[in-house]
Amino acid sequence: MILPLSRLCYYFQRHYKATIKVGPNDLTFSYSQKLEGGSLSPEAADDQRVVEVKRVSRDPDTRSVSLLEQKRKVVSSSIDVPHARRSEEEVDMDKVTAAMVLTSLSTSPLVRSPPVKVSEGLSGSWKDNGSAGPFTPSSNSSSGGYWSWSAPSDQSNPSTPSPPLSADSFKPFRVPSLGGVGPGPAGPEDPSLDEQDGSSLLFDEPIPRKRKNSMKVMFKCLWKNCGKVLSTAAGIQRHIRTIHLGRNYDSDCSDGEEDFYYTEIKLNTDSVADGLSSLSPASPSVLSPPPPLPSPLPSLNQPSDSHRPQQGSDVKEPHAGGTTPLSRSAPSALYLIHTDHAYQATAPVSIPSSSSNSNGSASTSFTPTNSSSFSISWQSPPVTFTGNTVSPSKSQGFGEQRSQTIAVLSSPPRATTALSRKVRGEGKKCRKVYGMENRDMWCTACRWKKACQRFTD
DNA sequence: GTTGCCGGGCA
DNA sequence: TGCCCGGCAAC
Repeated sequence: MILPLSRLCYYFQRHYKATIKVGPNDLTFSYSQKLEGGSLSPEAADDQRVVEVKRVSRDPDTRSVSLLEQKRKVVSSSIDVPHARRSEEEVDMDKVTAAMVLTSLSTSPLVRSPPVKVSEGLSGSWKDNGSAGPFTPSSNSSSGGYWSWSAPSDQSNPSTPSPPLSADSFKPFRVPSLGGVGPGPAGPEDPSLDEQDGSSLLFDEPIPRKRKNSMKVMFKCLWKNCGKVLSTAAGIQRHIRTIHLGRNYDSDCSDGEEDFYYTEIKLNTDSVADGLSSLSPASPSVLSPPPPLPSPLPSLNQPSDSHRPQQGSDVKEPHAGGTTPLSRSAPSALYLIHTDHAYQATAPVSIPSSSSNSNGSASTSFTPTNSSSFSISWQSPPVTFTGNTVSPSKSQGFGEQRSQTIAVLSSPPRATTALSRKVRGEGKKCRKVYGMENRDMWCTACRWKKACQRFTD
């Protein structure tokens, strides 16, 4: 998740009274309760002095301030974002972010801290640069107990382009833009590096958290009439960059503008078994259901990145902006119902490629993979399936049993029948047909005292 | 009692 | 994952 740095800082300030000091060759984080008026360690006192200098005097002779100015100049010259977003504190955020990285590594307030994600470029730069990165030796500013970026301040930013901005859009700008300052490594902007889950690069917490809470993070494009959802920040950034901003994919001078055009959504995959979550990036109960009619409304988009990032994010988008990637492999996710026993399902049903409800996306329609056939388990987890299902007439062999299954899925699980088990089948079963003496002729399911596989009702 | 099959244990 | 079985509920 991309947490606005302001919120992050606020959080740390609030809960940890943390002191973060960017030194010449190191970065120090301490918990010294640096409250105003309190007694401070010499180091913290020094921090405070620096901060005070920065805040009060703005003396151009102050080293930290001058460096700050210099840095800001570099940033503003290479980043083309609305000026309203640039403030002194924001420029300084890189350092603070680095401190956050350290903090998360050393303390990992995993339980309390909100999910944090530093932009890949930033974290990667820190990782690679070590102390010799953009943080030059003279960088000696601190933002200990005084950092005061608050989320409301950035939310009140009115001068934004058409895509709606969320608080999450307040993100640290990419360090590569500051490349002129330090001997930055070749590529935090490298797509391959971006492909890694940036949140796990340094911040270990999001991944365990996600797993722990069964949360899956997706990134949704906020561009008007788009709403594309991808599973990686890199993918969505690339999408925005190429589709909406009209820039080259490999243009490495990312100014971070695309950060403003996507937001992050959390998908609770709790109710879906792991097997399903591995196949589907999103639970249909969280995301918008497929539209009943082919409509390019943005909110009706489906998760389209059910494959690996390089696939989902590299999908060539033949149509820009308004067209929705409606059927891009999403149906497989939508219609995949977890089954834990193969025999519990009848013959696999291949879902017709979802071009059936989207006439404009034939080229990007779901390509049948091995996951195109799916099984439905009677024990399917509580998947609230409210979208329009595949019409039985369109799915070959969608028999009565399957319709019943869909009906069950459409409603609260087992709520309608109030039965904890499947209604007993009325047809002949292996046991009845072959008898106990021919038990070896039974279907395996019958042999295992499972729902008969051969004579389904 | 018989039958279907869910849930869980075991290798 | 495949195999098996206890036990429950419908019949």
